[in-house]
Amino acid sequence: MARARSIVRRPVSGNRATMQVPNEQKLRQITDTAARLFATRPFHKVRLDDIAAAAGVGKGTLYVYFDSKEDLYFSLLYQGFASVVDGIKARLADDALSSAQALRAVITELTDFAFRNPHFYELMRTVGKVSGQSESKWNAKRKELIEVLEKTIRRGVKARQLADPHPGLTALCIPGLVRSIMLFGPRGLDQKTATDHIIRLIERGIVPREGS
Amino acid sequence: MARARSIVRRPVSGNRATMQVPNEQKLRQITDTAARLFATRPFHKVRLDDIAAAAGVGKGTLYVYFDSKEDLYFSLLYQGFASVVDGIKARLADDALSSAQALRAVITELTDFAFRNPHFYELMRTVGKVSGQSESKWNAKRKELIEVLEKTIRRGVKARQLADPHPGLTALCIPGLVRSIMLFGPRGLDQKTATDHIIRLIERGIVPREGS
Amino acid sequence: MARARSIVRRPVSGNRATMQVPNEQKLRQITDTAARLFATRPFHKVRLDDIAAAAGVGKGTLYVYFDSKEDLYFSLLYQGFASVVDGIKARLADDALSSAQALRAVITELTDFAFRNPHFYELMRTVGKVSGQSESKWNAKRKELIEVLEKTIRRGVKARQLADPHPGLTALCIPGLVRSIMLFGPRGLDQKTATDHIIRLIERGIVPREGS
Amino acid sequence: MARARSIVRRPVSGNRATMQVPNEQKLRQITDTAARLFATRPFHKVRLDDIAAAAGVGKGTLYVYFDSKEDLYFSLLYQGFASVVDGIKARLADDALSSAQALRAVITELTDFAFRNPHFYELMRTVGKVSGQSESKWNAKRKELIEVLEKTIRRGVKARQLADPHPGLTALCIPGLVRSIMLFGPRGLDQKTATDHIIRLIERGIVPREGS
DNA sequence: TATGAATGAGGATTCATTCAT
DNA sequence: TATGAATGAATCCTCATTCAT
Repeated sequence: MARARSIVRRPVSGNRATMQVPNEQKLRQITDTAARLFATRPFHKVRLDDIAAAAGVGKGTLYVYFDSKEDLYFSLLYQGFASVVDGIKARLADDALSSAQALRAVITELTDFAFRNPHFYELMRTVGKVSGQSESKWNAKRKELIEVLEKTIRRGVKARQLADPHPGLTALCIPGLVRSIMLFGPRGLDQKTATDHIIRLIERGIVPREGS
Repeated sequence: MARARSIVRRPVSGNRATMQVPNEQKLRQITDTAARLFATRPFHKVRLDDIAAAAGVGKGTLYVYFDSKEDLYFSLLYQGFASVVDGIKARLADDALSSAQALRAVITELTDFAFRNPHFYELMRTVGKVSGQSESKWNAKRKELIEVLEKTIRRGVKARQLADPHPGLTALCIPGLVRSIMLFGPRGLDQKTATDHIIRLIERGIVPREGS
Repeated sequence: MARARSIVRRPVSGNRATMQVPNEQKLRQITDTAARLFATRPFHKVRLDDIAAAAGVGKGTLYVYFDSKEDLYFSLLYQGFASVVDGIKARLADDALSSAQALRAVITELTDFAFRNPHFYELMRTVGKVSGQSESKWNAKRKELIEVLEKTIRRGVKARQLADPHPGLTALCIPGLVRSIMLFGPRGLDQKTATDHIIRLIERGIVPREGS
Repeated sequence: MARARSIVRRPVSGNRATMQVPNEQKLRQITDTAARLFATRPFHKVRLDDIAAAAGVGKGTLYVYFDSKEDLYFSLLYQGFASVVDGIKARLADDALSSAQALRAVITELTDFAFRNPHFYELMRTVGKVSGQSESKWNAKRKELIEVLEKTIRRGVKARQLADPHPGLTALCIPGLVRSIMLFGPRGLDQKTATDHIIRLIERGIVPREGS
């Protein structure tokens, strides 16, 4: 059975249409098209025929790159999600940041990704609901994210830079805030406003400080 | 997980084409079962056969109470959601509450509902992804919730009891926080802890106040 | 999952089209049609659409009675084969028969069945080649047949009525003779000729006896 | 089971459109592998991908040597079968043999081939069931075999060396006996025992002769 | 000649929906 | 009203075949 191969294969060296590359471009076409369609309609309303047609490839070609409809779907999601989480972990590995700075960095990273991948949160809405097999991979990755957030908050609490009786709960709230804003925020909301608002909310809440 | 107590209240008027429901208990069996199954598996993996069998009724019987699979699904969601929103609006109609008290009341109402209907947020994950037709009803109801929240925050800001540069964004963040905690919170999380944490987060954030 | 139910269900009591009988007649239509088509074309050239259409039922109906195409196919074969074997075993249970008479009875039973089910041997040609799961059931039944034949021959040998150095080999040759004649015999070959020839072959071979 | 030694001889003339075979070893790899796979699984369960992979050649290469899957399949069968039949005819052309000796020779030839090509009868099980086009070639060849057998028996009957009221039926029974023994005979059955038993059965049957 | 990525017609299977009882 | 046998449109997936390299 063909495995869904990682999107980035053979760091192709420049020449596009010269020799036979087991076709990174075609995979891209499929991935992008699929992401668009799955974000528009629910899983069961997206036909592989549509994806193939819209991607300009044959129906069977989808099965060259993915094992099944679900595999395709989850590859889309996991791929994107894993890349943010890994990026965030890499960023936080740098201990030079204060915990507050680190949180800002995470939130920025998340909104940045969200704005660069407008369909992503729409896709995410159904995760965990299609295939039990891939779900664990997902949960593991989400757990990674939450854990790194929690660790950061705990670090801040220990250093008296943050005050939080339940860092674990707060940690899992942060992605939720990003999600809310991305899914339901007003059309045309700009990235900076969104990011700043989330940071402000997390940091200060909405009850006015005495001195301000 | 606690059992899903009924999300739906009664097929009051209007919804089922103003027909009186033939057998209220049978309807209950169906809706309860369906809520459980839809919360467990994604829409397209729940067969009407399964629902009918698990509910102990004939397949055809489902069509006595609902027009279609989608109708059943959305009835579950919408009725539950509408009931909370309407409850909240009723509560906030009482202007005696300060805006902060009002927000606490809303959050309490939301978590209360969430704890009473543990499957609800799982069901919600796919809303808007199944049928475009019913989506507008949904969005309208959510908009009602957001608006009442926003109005409350604005009232607080105007009265200098709250400080929020974007009440609209904050408003839509609140249900997101509830959702995050409900979907991803630790098993066994109790209602009071969840509610208090969300209220605290919204009110104060996690940066320590000088005086405290 | 629906199980292929035994052909004879509910010994229906007479009235044909009166009340709802989970439909023995429909099953018959399907079975007969399928037998005809599978005998005409190889397995992979018979489409379920064809069977359904020819049987005058809906495509989905096939799946009410059978789990899969293979299940349908093997049900046809096994059903027929098991009935002959069981018939033969019942017949041989009567020990009154001499072993030679018993062999004649078996051969008669086999050719009788073959003439009554002209498609059967065509169907049988591919048995054991389609589904490994059902194969054991098949082999078991064939083994029953061979064993009862072998036992009969051994009985005759012991009683000096038969002479056979390898009753086991002879036993498995007998169904082979029937098959050859049925599959490749001249068109219009009558049952008596076929039966008699096989009996004669088994009993006397083709080298003339001294006295005859 | 012994390994299938090659059923095919060489793609002599005529068959492959009189083109000379590009690479004889590659052809061998393909035919041997294909024979093994087709003997193991039914036609529709053997994929050309499997054959190509198992044979260690590219999928496209199969089409260098064969026109289609069916062509490959029937080439395997037909070539093997034709070679036995032609061998038998050549052998019987020598009229020096008595008809009984001739029959023994035929049976020996058939079992000899069967033992050298253990997969052959498995393959044969589905002949005539895959493609109507090639079937006539097959039937023609089988008819040749039967005819030569029948002619031999008739010769023996005429010479009073044999007694057979239906030489045509007996003729077609002989390959059936070989088949039965080869397909269903006990594991480890040796060639001599098999051959002798078939000869004995055909010649004498199992009713004891008076004098013996 | 040899290859294997790409193809898409073909077919098995599912399951929401209907309707006779 | 309640049922579940029957239906067939819808769709995923397979795999023989092609063809550019």
